[in-house]
Amino acid sequence: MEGFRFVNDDFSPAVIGESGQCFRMVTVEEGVTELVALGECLRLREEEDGSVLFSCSEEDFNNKWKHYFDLDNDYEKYRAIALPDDSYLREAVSFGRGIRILNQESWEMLISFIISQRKSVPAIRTAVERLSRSFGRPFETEFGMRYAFPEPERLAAADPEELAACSLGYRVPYILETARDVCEGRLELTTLESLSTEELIECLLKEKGVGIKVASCVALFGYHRLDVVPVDVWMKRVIENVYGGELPREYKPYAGVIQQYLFNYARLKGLNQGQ
DNA sequence: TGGCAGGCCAATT
DNA sequence: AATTGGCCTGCC
Repeated sequence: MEGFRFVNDDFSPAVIGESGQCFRMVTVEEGVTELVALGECLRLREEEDGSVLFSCSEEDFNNKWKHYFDLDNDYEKYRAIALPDDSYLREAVSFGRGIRILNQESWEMLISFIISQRKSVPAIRTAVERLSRSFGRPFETEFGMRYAFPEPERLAAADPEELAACSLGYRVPYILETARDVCEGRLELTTLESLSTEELIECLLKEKGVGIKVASCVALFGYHRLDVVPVDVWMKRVIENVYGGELPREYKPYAGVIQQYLFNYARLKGLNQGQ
């Protein structure tokens, strides 16, 4: 694989792909992760020395992927927020070294997290992939045909039965309505960028199928609001069992980042099924 | 092999 | 304002 080599041992595509914030990153072989995003397909190879080889030019890396993976940010400063006596978080940030909060597209996040309700991560991946295959723009890559995430116009005009065939179940009307709201200007995703976090979440909550958990995920992963903490069953367990009902105030400004480390650790290691 | 999954809605108190 | 049943269906 040819491309641009990025030297930074605090960036791991494999860890990010399993961290539950994106659904189109897959490991294709040992140490190689593939991603479909921004209408393109990208592969990343993690080298022994901690560097990552991007299957793109240096120019493309600097123009978009660097920002997409939040590589301008120093995550050491987020990990340093961990309080000295918070051994659980210290363990979690060490375990999750290489995590980044990606700058993903708000539209894709909104639809993906509407789909996510009452689904496991593998099931979400399946559904998003089917949706992209059915309604997304196909494009040729050196690895074969890939499918961009569908545009709002395409989903707004979709046949409900064809949507249902993507394992969307009772979420079909939610997706259709949201797509139509975006197409017909009732929901302006770009305009929302200028709103405060509180107003942003308030607007997202107006959509059917969007509750506080989904709205929080969209704010954090689609609008990069790093202070937002999506509380799902895993975070609920952590907040209850480890923090006695509330995260320390000190974590507030970057609680979303802290959350990502805690969530990742709890789900993949710490509190996994009854051990 | 049935339960359960990274919730939300609507009806009911 | 808070509680509860029902919902589609893939995955372990």
